[in-house]
Amino acid sequence: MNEISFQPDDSLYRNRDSLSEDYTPQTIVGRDDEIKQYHTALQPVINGEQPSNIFLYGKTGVGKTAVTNYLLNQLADDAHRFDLDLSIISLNCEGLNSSYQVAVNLVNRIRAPEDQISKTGHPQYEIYEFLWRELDALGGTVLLVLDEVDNIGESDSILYQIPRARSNGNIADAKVGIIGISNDLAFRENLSAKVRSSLCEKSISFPPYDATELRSVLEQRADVAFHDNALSTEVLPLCAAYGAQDAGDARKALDLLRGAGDLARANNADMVTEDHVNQAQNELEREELMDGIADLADHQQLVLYALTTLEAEQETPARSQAVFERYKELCTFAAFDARTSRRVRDFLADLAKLSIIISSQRNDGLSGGQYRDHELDHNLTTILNAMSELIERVGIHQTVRTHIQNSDNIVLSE
DNA sequence: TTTCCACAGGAAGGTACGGTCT
DNA sequence: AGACCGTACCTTCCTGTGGAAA
Repeated sequence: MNEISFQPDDSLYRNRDSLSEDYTPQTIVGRDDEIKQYHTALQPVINGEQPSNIFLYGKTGVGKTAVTNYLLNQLADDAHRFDLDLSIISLNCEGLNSSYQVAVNLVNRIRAPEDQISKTGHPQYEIYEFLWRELDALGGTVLLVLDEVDNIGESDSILYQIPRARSNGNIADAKVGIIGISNDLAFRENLSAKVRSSLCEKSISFPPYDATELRSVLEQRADVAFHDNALSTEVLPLCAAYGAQDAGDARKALDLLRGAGDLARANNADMVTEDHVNQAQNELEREELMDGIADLADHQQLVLYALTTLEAEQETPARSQAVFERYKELCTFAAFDARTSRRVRDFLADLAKLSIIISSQRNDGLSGGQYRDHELDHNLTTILNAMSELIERVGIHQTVRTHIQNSDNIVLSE
């Protein structure tokens, strides 16, 4: 008979949620300069003047979003206190790769759920018309917070249109300011000249946290999250070290700490230890890879599969050409239409960008010329597991068959 | 110093798709 | 129904490139 029941377990955690990404702490640690600049840049808002456009630059997990939430909460409170009409519209631009899509999403964000517009079909100018109308209807001061705005890439016309909307007579009642948040430090340089001149932005750059700052951040959160003495002494420094390795990424460090806490809880440990952190680190890395691979389209996975079979034969590092040949074989085998070699080179570049494979440029000069070498950046078994769905569909290639048979932790079925 | 290999990867254009508007 | 819209995904074509060999 199964006897299973749930019971609350709060032996380690006091408040686990305070380690999550969307938790805004009471105070922000280690970002004093940035907060000061940001505060100054927001001053016109509270004066009821035309707001400045503000751009934040910095790698992931360096506090851009956290500081923004913290300051804008405060700003909204104070605006209320001084009877100012302030609207804050936030939009995460992840997955939106054009100004058009950003504009559509902004309109929908402002409009009521029953009044949404579709994401395609409208001409560009019409979308902007919708947007101007919605912004004017809001009136007062409107701050548009565009998180991860670098996703729009080259198509940056919205950043040109919004600052000019008022002088072009498209908007009469609202004072609109943009707050752009970018993970890509080069984004600013890549903006078109037209955009750069009309934005007149205040830019604030967020440097990576150093190990000390990272530790203060972790300590602050851990105080809220865990009971006293729930962490052994080396846990926070170790999380901070991993985070510092990852370009001063506080979010990674916090995820890691939570992962370690969860592991300790699952094991009924009375303390989180160094081991839990290391285990959690492996676990997170693996999860990230699995998710990355699962999101790939069929042909991208086939290219990866091709490289995987080459690796199983110890034929790596392999040239793009060799990968392409094996990929074509697999396509025939699986009755897929093969893409061209040019396209496969794009796929390989994508895989390298996702850190699934390592590609390096080689040059053998007059006898060999220039080419690229590719190899897996991860354990063969892990990658095969992550691709199991595709492999089951197209069949197991003979070169990995032995490997699969010799390996007891591959979940593939024939 | 010059030559030249073998690709890398940019540019441009085609096609199909899910949508709107009249 | 048919013109039109923006975009994802491909192909075709072609110029660029770094360094070993001559």
